[in-house]
Amino acid sequence: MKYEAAKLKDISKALGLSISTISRALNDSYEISEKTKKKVREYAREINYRPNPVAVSLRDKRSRSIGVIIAEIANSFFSQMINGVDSVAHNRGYNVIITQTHESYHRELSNLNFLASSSVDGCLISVSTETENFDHIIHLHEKGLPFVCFDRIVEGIKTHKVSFDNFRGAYEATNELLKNRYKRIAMLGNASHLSITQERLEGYKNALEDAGILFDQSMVRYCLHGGMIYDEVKKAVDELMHLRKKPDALFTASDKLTTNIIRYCNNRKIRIPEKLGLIGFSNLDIADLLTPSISVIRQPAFEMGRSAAELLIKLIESKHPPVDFENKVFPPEMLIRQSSGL
Amino acid sequence: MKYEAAKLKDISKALGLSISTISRALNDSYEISEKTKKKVREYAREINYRPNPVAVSLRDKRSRSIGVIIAEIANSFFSQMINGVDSVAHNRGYNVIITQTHESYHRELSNLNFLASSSVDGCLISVSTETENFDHIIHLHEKGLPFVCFDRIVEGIKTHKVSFDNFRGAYEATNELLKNRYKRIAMLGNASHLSITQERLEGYKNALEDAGILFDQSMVRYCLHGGMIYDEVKKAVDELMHLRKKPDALFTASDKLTTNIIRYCNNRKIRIPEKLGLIGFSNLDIADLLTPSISVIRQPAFEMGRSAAELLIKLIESKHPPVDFENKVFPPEMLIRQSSGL
DNA sequence: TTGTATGCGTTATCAA
DNA sequence: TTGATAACGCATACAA
Repeated sequence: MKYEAAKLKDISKALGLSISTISRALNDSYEISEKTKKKVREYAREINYRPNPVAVSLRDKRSRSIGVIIAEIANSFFSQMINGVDSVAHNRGYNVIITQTHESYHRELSNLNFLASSSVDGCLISVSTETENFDHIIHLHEKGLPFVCFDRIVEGIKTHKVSFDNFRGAYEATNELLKNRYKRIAMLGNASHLSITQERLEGYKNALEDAGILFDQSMVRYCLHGGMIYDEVKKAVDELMHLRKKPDALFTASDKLTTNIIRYCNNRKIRIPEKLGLIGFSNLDIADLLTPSISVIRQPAFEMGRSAAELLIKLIESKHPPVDFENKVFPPEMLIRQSSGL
Repeated sequence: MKYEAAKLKDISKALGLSISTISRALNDSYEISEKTKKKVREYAREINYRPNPVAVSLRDKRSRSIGVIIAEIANSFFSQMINGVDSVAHNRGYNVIITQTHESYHRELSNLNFLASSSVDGCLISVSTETENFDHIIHLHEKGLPFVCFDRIVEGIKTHKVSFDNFRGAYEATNELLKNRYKRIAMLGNASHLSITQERLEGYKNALEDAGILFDQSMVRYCLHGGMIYDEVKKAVDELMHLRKKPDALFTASDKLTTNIIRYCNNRKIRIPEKLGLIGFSNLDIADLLTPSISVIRQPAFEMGRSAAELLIKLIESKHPPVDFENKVFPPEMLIRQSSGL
């Protein structure tokens, strides 16, 4: 026995009225008498009738669902951001389909095709670290599929963007370390071609510059997988630690980098903040429980998700293509704790 | 300009063949000549044709999507479990729609209605802590909507279940504390009516009993929101700590309870494990980075998700209702670290 | 080997 | 005020 939801035909048969009358009655059409409406509505409630969304989608050529492409659900930033998306989408009657790239370009491509062919009405996307070519996105966008980029921004696409003030976050983080008299501050970044990595690098550079410290390329290392793979992080830090002029502090430019650095220091018995000052991007809600407690740059992930979803739905529901595009930039929340200073 | 995917009619017009010929050619029907097939396939690839899944759903009365109802995405156990679901679902060509209850019965109800009316082919559900009455689930199940229960099991529903050996996890956890000579072990549990809470309570009780320790009801406290709300946890532990015979160790029976207890002890400057031994359920992948490192009972969330998704898809795709139902019980993984012993 | 007609559930247009 | 019909895109039974 397969699940069969109630349909118009059922009501039609039961009440001896035509299907179109039922449809109009339920849609509160002015052409239908109050008496009929009442009768229809009552019976509909009784058998728990709901319009079949698949049929409505086919007819309306819209599915009332939006696709989300992110790197990883099991990441505090993304899961909080999804909560934000979820909260507005469900309020507005949209379905959310979440897909993960696990930072793979290949998976991003197939997820995007999957979503496009699933007739989502629009897409929220934060590109994978591996993605260097955005043609697949731009192509679909030009064909009329609404997109909103968030977090990791796609260059060359004319649409709304929800981003984070990476420059300021990195600047203030680096500055915090400088204030606490660290002298040789290294940076560990995500894949270097990502917009967010470049912006964070600039913030880091500028803070050093403003403090009169010469920027040293060898103090910067990148992890293509954004810190997901411990060995990659280990290799990068090992290199830094074997420099003739070792760093005395570290600025980590992603969530997973931050936690994996802590793991590294634990393994190597490197004392934070005495031997190595640390401040990094993180949305983990237990960063305060680590010893030492970790100073972090927190991104307002929930609000970013809300905002991105709102913009996307606005895009989807607008009759005409918008003339100009918003670029919402969210400010960092600095949570200064023990790891960044003595 | 709205996004319009290629359809059969486009190919039909371009090649001067009927729609049904195109359809059959693409479905590799024996009735179509190789020459035609080739021509059709080539053109289809060229314009990147993909069958419109909405039309297919309407016709086939199946949407190739499954619904997932969980408490919270931003929870390590659930996000890992979703990864498991995701990995099999996408392999089998199923769409995953995730909804969160935030532990509210009301939201569970509306999510379930939403999913059912969205024509999902089946549902994976872990009920909210608030849910004490399962009629909404049983009702839909009886009407033929396939369900698989996981983690928090629904009683009175005849279907596959994917669960965790809560008894053993709790038993071994309590036992670990006993081995380390803690004498007064308290338990902090999730909502008391949940199956998992009862099972964990039994494991805890039995371990005490086997050690010849009298079970004391006042040493057990429940948090209706599963530890989500700090103040609720605080209140519960405060009560325990003001008992005449205070506990010297604590077994926490959920992820969020474990982290919030650590927060409590930090705030109150209660030293773990000296003043209070601690072991708890947790799937956080940085439990080893806390100081002291936290001993945990880990649930194989990813595998549970995989398993649940496989069972659900099997249910969906089987012609006949299964004669008997599987009850997959996953064993605990005990990660003994510093918090549970001196 | 290919084309025509039908139905999936809904709503809008036209007719009565 | 209500009913019949067409259309959304696809797959299939039936015709040719």
